[in-house]
Amino acid sequence: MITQREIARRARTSLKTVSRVINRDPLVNAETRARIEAIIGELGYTPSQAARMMRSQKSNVIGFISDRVATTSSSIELIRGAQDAAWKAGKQMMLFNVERNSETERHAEEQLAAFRAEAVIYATPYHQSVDRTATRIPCVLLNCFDAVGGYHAIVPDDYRLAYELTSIILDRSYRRPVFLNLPEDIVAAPLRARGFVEAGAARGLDLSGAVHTAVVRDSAGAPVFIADHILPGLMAAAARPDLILCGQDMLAMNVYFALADLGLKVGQDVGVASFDNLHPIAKMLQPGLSTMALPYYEMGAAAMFAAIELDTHPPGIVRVSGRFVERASF
Amino acid sequence: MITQREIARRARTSLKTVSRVINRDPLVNAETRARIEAIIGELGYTPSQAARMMRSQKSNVIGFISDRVATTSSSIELIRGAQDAAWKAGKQMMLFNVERNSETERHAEEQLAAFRAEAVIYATPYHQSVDRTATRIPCVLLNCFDAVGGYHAIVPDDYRLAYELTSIILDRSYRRPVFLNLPEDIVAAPLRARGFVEAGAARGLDLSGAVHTAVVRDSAGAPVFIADHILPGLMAAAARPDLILCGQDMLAMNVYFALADLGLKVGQDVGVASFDNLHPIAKMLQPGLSTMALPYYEMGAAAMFAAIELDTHPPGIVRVSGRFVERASF
DNA sequence: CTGAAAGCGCTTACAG
DNA sequence: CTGAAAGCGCTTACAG
Repeated sequence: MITQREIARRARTSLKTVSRVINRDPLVNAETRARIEAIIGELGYTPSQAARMMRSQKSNVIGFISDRVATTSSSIELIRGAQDAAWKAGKQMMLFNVERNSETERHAEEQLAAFRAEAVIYATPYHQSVDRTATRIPCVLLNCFDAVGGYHAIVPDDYRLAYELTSIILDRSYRRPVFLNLPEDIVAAPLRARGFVEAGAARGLDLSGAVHTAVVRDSAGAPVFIADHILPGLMAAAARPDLILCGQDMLAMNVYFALADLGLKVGQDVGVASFDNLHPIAKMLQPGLSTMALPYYEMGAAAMFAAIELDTHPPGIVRVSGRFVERASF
Repeated sequence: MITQREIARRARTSLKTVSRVINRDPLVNAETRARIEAIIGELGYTPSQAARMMRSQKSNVIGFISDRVATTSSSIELIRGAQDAAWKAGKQMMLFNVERNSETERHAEEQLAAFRAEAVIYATPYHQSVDRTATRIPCVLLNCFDAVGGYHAIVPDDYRLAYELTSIILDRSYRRPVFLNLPEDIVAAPLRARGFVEAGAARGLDLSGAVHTAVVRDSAGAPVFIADHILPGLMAAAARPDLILCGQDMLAMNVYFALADLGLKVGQDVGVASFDNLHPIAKMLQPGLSTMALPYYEMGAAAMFAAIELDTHPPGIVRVSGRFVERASF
């Protein structure tokens, strides 16, 4: 393995001067610099990160612990955003996909401690509360928050997401929307219900009776979509809903099939709106699903920047808003 | 920061003995060991990975360069499989999501060189040919292969996947299947077409006229599904197809909508089969899509094991078979 | 079973 | 503008 000492020998100069060239110290004679750079290029030399870390007492490593994030395509964007931000900042991101409170999580924390990571981003696949107590490494929470507080956290502003989406819906003259919501123990569910109802109230509409839970759990805790059970009754009413707002795009897909079974055409007989912009479902549905996208990429990037500048900012929760993606479902 | 020297001082022993305890060297007095372990636990000490790498001249790092793999949910499994295998082998996997031949790829290679990675896995989001020449680090190709050869490569056995799926279809008495295939420049397409036709021939059926390309590209190169253009003609024929085999699950979704437009019920009027088992689409379609799953998790794990034992095995292409996931679409 | 010495490949701190 | 010395925190190689 080539070292700076070897390069110095070949360039007939000292180890230290080679180090200066590599670290872009301007105080090097131009000719000497050129000679050294030529040799480095020729030999394909790259300085040892391990030696640098050790001597400089700086790892430049930021950890990213993802609680099963890497299994849904939208939350992958959290990782991409963080990775790109790390690159721009000259940091090395180390990713660990774990299951919460399992051995995998302990392993990740240990590896990050061994690498002397400067900070850690802890991400969850959907907005939820977590309980982080026993970590040695400073932490930024992403898509989750700690009930006790005291952490930096970046989460979607679910209330606002629902308020804005409902406003768009009502501005298009829909007057009898129903909201097929996620289970109430999901953090987003009550926040969105409130946004939905308050956006209605702001336009003189009472939507408080128009919120239904359309996702339940099976015995294993896996989500089961029951739009096909709920919609027949709802759509048979005298004042039939003119739009179905869905708690997530997967539920919207379930709604598409349920409406087809009822002989109703999405976008014509009844509007459908949703949250997520889940790739590739939102686009592949026919008609394409108009939905509120969460800016996962930007959230990941924001978390990385927060992690890098952790000590210079006071902790707090940042709520990010979304972007309406218009297709053809309402 | 705590060091082994500090622990040795507190335990009234030498640095070397502490090192022995940490590295599970059995030649340590039990009492001394207990004393040292107690102090380590108390202080929450973790040995510096940087120092270990440097002194032992062994990084224990395996790189994973993914060419946009981290954007489709099925190929995420490649990453999970590799990560878990690395963990089991006591290796540290370093992941880089890149775009091929871009600056991001060069950055990844440089970082991995700086960390003195022992090997690299290069993964693509679907089976394809790549051109890898200028790398210093030994490499395993995952879901791709090098036309020139000389690399370890792990790829799906597309011919066999199609042969087996077609055999299942024909064994269920379908007699007029059509294959809506991917574009011909996709590596999998001709292999699967051959598997389809040969499985038919093995049962005395000539399927050579039953293969159609149902995915084209727009001006930007993005895939466009055209089942809705192809199916009306096909389904109007006197000898109407009794099953549509789709080149991928997203195309199958397109087919579901096209068949609905024609007033045909999937699973009753006509069967649908596919390749991928794409999460969550295959499961969310109604009826659920019966499809040939690619074992991405296992492929990722196999690539990691190959990367770890790179020099002890001769290079070659490993073709992996799939697993039929039965739902209700045929 | 234990330990003193050397050294991995760099950067730091200092002296010219 | 340049360089000699020290040392980051470990493991290796060796000697008891």
